[in-house]
Amino acid sequence: MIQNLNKHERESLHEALAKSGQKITPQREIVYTVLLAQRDHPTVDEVYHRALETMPGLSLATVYNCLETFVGCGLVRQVNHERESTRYCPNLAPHAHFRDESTGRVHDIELPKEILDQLTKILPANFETETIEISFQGRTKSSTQN
Amino acid sequence: MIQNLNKHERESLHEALAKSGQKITPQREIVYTVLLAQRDHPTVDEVYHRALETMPGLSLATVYNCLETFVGCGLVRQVNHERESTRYCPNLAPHAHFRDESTGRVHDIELPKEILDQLTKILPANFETETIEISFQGRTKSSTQN
DNA sequence: ATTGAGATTTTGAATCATTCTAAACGGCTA
DNA sequence: TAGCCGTTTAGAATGATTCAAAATCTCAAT
Ligand SMILES: [Mn+2]
Ligand SMILES: [Mn+2]
Ligand SMILES: [Zn+2]
Ligand SMILES: [Zn+2]
Repeated sequence: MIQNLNKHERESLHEALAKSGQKITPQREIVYTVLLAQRDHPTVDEVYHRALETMPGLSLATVYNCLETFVGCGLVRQVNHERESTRYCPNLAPHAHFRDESTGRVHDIELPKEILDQLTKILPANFETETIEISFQGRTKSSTQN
Repeated sequence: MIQNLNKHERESLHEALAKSGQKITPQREIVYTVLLAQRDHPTVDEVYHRALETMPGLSLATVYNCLETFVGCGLVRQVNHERESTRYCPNLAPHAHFRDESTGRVHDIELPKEILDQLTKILPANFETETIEISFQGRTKSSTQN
């Protein structure tokens, strides 16, 4: 069910790990593969269960470890909504998140650079931003449920 | 140390509770008073300890209950950053939050209506927004630490 | 003013995502 | 082959939040 990483994806992974002095392991490859295979912002537990199908002995703690490593490398972003379990997103482009309250699903929303620029302008002069998070919450209303 | 509610504030509280069919209690008045007294986005535990000084028998569960009630009424907003304890904010104007990583403090950032409008425009047509959360993360760099 | 139904508060236990600990493992180098 | 050091693993610990059940309070109706 889960495809392997393509050349470019494998390269991103290896490069990011190498850059921060960490090793390539089968667990890390599988966890990253799972994230890329289905970009639905899975929780740790969801990643864990998907990865188990490929690597039956994998432990939950390792999934926590791998994801934390990826976040540290800048390979993956954490996505939080309210007090729910943390979700993970391998989309590195600047984007916002829309969380559909009726399905629980989280969608990526492309974020024009223009808006990001405007946002940093509303801050007092001495506030230096490192990250900005924008999250929408609502419902999708089309008849053909996406 | 903690002032009482003024006429307007007491009215907001009573009105919001009445509107959603809930009762006025001393605990609710004190918790709301604590929130208005120091607008630093306290956690439940911080609210609890501040309120204890006025009402020694108060229980932590009640503080959770009161704050949940206020959020349900629309009197107060929850503010989440990463996986930290939830914080509470009685500022009902549309605003973003800036979290200073060096001090842990959370500041309100006024949010021009213009930007909110632009933000809703980046969503696909069938996405109906109920709430938007914008949070900055970074540091304040002035010599006179604010 | 009194009463009673229903809401609220309280205590302590339960939940559950996440983190921690310590032991086992694995690849690499000397 | 032996040692090094980062990684993985299982299980315990943590900590914010929620829950359950009994005691108490509030307020509308009398
Ligand atoms: Mn939030
Ligand atoms: Mn976040
Ligand atoms: Zn995303
Ligand atoms: Zn605020």
